[in-house]
Amino acid sequence: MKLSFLNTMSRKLEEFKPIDDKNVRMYTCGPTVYNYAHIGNFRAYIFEDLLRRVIKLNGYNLTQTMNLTDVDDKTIRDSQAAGMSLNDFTAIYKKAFFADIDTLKIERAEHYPAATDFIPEMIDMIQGLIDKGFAYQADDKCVYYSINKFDDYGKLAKIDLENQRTGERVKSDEYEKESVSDFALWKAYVPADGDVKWDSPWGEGRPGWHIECSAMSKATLGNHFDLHTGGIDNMFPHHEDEIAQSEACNGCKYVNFWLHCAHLQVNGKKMSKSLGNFHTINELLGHGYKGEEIRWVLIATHYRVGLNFEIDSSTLESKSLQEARTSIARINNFIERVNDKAGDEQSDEISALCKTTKEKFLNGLNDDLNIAEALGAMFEFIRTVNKALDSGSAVGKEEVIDVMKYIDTIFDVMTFEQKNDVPQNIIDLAHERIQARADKNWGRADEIRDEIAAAGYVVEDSPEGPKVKKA
RNA sequence: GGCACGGUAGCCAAGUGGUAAGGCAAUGGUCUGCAAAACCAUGUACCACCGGUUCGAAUCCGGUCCGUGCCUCCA
Repeated sequence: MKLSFLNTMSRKLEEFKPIDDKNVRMYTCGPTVYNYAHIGNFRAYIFEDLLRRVIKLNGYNLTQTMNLTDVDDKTIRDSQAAGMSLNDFTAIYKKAFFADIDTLKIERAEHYPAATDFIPEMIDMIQGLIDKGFAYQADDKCVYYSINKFDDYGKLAKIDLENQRTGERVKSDEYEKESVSDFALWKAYVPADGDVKWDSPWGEGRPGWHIECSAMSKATLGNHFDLHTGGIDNMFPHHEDEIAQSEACNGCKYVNFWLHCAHLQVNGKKMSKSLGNFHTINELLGHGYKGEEIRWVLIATHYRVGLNFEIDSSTLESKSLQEARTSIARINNFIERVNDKAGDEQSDEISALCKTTKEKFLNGLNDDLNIAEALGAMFEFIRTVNKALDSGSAVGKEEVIDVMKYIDTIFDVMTFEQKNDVPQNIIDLAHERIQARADKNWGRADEIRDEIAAAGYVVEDSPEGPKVKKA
């Protein structure tokens, strides 16, 4: 099927057609760099990585922008607490973010604009909104967006402001805004901001959060682009506010497709500091889990469904990651088996299967990133080829491996080249064991197997002889 | 109160009108000196509940119950 997405704006499945023929432009909301990102944050970035790879697999050129929010209440607050300048402080977490991205094999976007590098663009945009009558400066010197001026406000989140419950967090009497729902475009400087401030036509201060994405998407992708994504929590108010700002300022439609991914939960509960169930990538790596395994857990559940990450938060034993390890091992074992047993001859049946597997795989992904369909196609392929290998019928290595490589352009967890990094002393032991077995000295053979195991390797006997691998 | 998203075998999870993909676990088998690993085989799931539409519904409509998220700066 043709590439299609469930568009949040229409709540319907829509065929994807880029604005500019083969060139796709996508904006993905990135991290606020005030702390190490947690596994829940990365669910969104993995979803965006999947989206990115599927778009490319369909033959499009892609330009992706992911912003780095490096100035806001939290970055200011925590940099002060750390006794560091804002830049030095956020630099730590920017660096950590990119390290984590690499660990999870998330492809790099084309642009990573940092908010502090685009202040003039934001100021221009705010001025534009004031000039057009969509924004005003209040008595508190802050500049606000007047949502009553934008007729379509609420169209994305389907929010009807009349029916909203005013939360505890909004105390209307503290505000000097025309309407409680108006949001800040420019926040006037207050002493608590320390030395974090920029000059503007409205006095010193700093930008609001929403204007950052409107200005940076405009600067890197233009006024009207194809896709905009983020976590479901960003839908309202963040994305709603971006639409209001950009469409009012630029006078044209902002984004064609909006995609939102659901939250990750830990053991069925929302992540929260008080439950202590925040987990970072480094923490999981430290417990021996691999980036590929984390990637698998995050990618293998459909993006619009809640993902339940199972882990014992005190011991870090994770059922989810164990299952990922099993799945990846099954796939890599298959590749190894094909490399060992398949030949040059290919049967018509397997050749046809290779073709239909690729089609089913792509069809699944094109149907709003239906990863379960795609996985089903892959596992059926593995099972059928395994059966052919067992029965001794012709299986062409090259074509089968080619299918797996095609699939791995999406998953990026497979191993095609076996690296033999077994140290010499272990290899020597393995040879000694071969001799012991030839002599039917089973006691010594088992002893050597234990020694090898103690060194962190496993020896597996197969019809082709013993294999030694890292445990 | 408003707006969303879910409830399919022990667990995870596809499937949106023609009586249910796939994975994990479990059980049996092949291989093996023994093991491990690997591979193969085996699953009729009252598709949350009630009513309706239809020749026919997990799938459409109405209602009920349960779970989750958002409702102003949390991916």
